[in-house]
Amino acid sequence: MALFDFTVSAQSGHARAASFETAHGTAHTPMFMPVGTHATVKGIMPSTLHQLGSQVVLANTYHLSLRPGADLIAEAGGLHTFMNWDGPILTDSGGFQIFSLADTLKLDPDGVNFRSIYDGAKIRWTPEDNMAIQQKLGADIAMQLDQCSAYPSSREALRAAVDLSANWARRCLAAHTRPDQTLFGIVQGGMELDLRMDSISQLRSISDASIAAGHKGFGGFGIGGYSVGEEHDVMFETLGQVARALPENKPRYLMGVGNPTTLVRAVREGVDMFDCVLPTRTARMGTAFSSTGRMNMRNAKYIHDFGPLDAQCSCPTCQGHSRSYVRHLVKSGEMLGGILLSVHNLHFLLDLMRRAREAVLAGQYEEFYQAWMASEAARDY
RNA sequence: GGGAGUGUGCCCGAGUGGUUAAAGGGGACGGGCUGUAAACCCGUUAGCUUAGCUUACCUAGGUUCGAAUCCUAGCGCUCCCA
Repeated sequence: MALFDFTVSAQSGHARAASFETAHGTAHTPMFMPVGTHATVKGIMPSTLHQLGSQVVLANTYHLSLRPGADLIAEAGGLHTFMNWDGPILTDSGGFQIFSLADTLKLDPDGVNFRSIYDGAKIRWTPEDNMAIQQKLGADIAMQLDQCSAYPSSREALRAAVDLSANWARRCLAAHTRPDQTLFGIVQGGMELDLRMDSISQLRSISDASIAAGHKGFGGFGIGGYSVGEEHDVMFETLGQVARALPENKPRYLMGVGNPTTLVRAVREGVDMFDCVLPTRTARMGTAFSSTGRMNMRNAKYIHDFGPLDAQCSCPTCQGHSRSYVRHLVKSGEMLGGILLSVHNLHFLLDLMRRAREAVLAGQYEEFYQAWMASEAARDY
């Protein structure tokens, strides 16, 4: 297998089971990717990530470039060495920060001016600057700099974001030269199908032109701009068509989505990869995922509950730690509470995607989907 | 024995005569979290027959149109002197 080859080994309906080659191992899809913004999945040791079956881990270009700085990470030998994670890493470009930190920045056709949230420093990024930083960080997968639109946005605003993102996609691809790293383009267009299709069409022609010129094109495609505040069902009005309009021989990555039911539904629409802070953030805030739904571990009803978080769970947390104990830790503000819940929640999503993959490989994704949707958990997510 | 101080809601604590059922913390209870400015944020927290009423700032009296706030006595606690 050549580096960054994406091989679909089975399909069940639109759901796919595939393998993606990186310099740090083969990733198997469908997969959930834990988010480690500051070069750490908060509270989780790399050895635990391995134990849980994590494949790709995210890190963030915006945050790491400001602190500790891309040069320092390069000096350390790159992100893998710096954070002691020998599996694949994906760096998000900072496109999401253009959405989430909109107050601190100003976009123009050529790039973005922003102020560091850490020390107020004025920073200027062109797409080329962003690529230079991501190549220094040295993740296996880099994301193009894009503009993630808020919801709702006007058609004109979405149109502009699609065009800006496509323009930046072209520039990022042209500026990207690191051979052991691949670059993903990102689809935008909000909830408007025609804009999504136009975004895809622009990305495909950019990628095709790159390949025609003897370069490598995009290694995969991010589907951005969803899960920005819309109702869950709104995304599914367009997601399937968006996913399937992307090349079949490249991974499709639905960015920022981590709701269990949404994952199960999106895989059915042909999505391969997901990332989300939801399992780890909600864990630190006291929420546990389970086969019977979400549990707020702060609730008094768990005081005398000495059973595991989820009777069906085989994660390290559920081996010997009771709901009562976890509740106590969370209520006491003990860091172990957030750690145990993060381990558990990550396991939940990683395992969910493992089972989804097995179902696809068995040609039974629809059965898997139906079983999930009929489950007690589905009602809660 | 003498002197000084103090007593507020589950806890700590602000408040020195009138928009005070009583600031602010904490705790408790509940909710939220989707390419992480998040071990964070937001509610509720005397009772009732809830556009209102009742009971409330150690206890009992008193002053006043009006008292958590002023006065008297008692009780409790703290510190200093003997």
